[in-house]
Amino acid sequence: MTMRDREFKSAMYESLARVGKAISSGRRIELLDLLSQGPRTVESLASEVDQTISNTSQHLQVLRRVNLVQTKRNGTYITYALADDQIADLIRSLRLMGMTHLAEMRVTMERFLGDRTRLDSIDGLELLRLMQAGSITLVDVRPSAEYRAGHLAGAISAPLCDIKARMAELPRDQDIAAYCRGPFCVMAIDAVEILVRNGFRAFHVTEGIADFRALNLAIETEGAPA
Amino acid sequence: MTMRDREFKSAMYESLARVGKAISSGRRIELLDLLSQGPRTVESLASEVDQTISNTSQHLQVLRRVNLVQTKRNGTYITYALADDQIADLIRSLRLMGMTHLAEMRVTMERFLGDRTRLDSIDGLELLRLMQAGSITLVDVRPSAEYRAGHLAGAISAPLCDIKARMAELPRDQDIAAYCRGPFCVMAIDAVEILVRNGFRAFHVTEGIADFRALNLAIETEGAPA
DNA sequence: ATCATATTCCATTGATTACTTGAATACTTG
DNA sequence: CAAGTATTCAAGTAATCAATGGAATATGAT
Repeated sequence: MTMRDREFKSAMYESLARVGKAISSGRRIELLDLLSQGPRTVESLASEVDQTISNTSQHLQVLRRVNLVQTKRNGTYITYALADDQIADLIRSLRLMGMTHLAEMRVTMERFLGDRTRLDSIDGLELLRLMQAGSITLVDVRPSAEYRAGHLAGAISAPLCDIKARMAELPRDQDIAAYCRGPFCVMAIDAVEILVRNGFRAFHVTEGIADFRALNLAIETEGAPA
Repeated sequence: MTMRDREFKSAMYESLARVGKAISSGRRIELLDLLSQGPRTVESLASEVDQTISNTSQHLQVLRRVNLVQTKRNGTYITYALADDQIADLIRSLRLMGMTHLAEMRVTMERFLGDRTRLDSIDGLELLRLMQAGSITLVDVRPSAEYRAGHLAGAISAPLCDIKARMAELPRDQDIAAYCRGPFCVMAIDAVEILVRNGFRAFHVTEGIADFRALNLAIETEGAPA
């Protein structure tokens, strides 16, 4: 191999590594995961990931430098969004890979969720099957902004924070499937516990919007396009 | 969100970041790309990527720690291989993402390959179409070990290093499609230049085995299974 | 056993990274 | 134009990482 070939290859792989570096930080992956729920401002991202605004801003800029995210000014706020749906897919395959290959992730889930995961739960594929069979109520327990940015067709918005107020709208004679951001989000689990305590027939979906998209489930958006 | 939830999320995303870290080095991505051609020993990987054995070994161990690669002892050699085909897919989507989103990669290709890429070339999909239309000769110009580890069904092995000796076996009345490791590998381009100079009708395929696998083209292996 | 070979481990170097704090910028709104 | 707010920039610190060269392991052959 010539010197020139080596230089070429090194340059190309080094470029790819820049994308790898962008997803080599837990914080940044969490940010991307949040952004796969919909666009958000720096401030709201920072408080969601429990970091300073300054630090969050710097992570976002790392992501922007490799075009994983885009910015748009909205009044005095700057809104970050994923560059395209392909990015959500990349994070999803990274997550699937981790779940299959990293035992430590299963250990962590067991340690923190333990028997809570053994409550009734289904994944996206099972959900699809149940939806086709009919007679199931879909409940989206994420904050309403994320519901508006994109939710399963037919799902009712009942954010966890005021789910008690929304219970009147939910059927007591039908199975309820609650979903949230994805497998690292406990909102659906929390919601199901509350619902079950109040006499509903409910279980949670272990996957989230990014997975539903990948499975080609119908997604609806409300209000202004992202 | 409770303290406990934050701890759980941080732990999960930090685990994912370990996989991200593994693919955050150009050298390691190059190693994974090489391994997607087939299993190899540390020594042969080191000389292929122009690094010391020691350094290569350490990179490989980083990859092994997150189960992206597996080792097997073969006599006095230790052979590294991808953990599964899913890994090759991950590298492939990383590469596709980079090619779509990073302008610098296109610039680098232009700078190093320039008008050589403007020679006749086709991608995997076009190859599929041509193969179905028939009357095309497939030539695999990678080293024979890689051919043996897996090659397109029907392809003739003609390693670049002794392609002149193999020319007698190639047809002069048919189009020849030469492929190598993938888009960062110039062997197919080199081979086509030599072939054309010698009066063959030849063009190169811009993708490699990992892409052919992803496109569900038929792959054959020879000799002992990997 | 002893030697040779392939690989890994270890200590050190210089370079990069995450996070914090405080100041600077870039907008919008009055 | 001035004031206010959201975001970014800059500098400093502690931690991590890539690469090197040499010592240590492990296996196979003599």
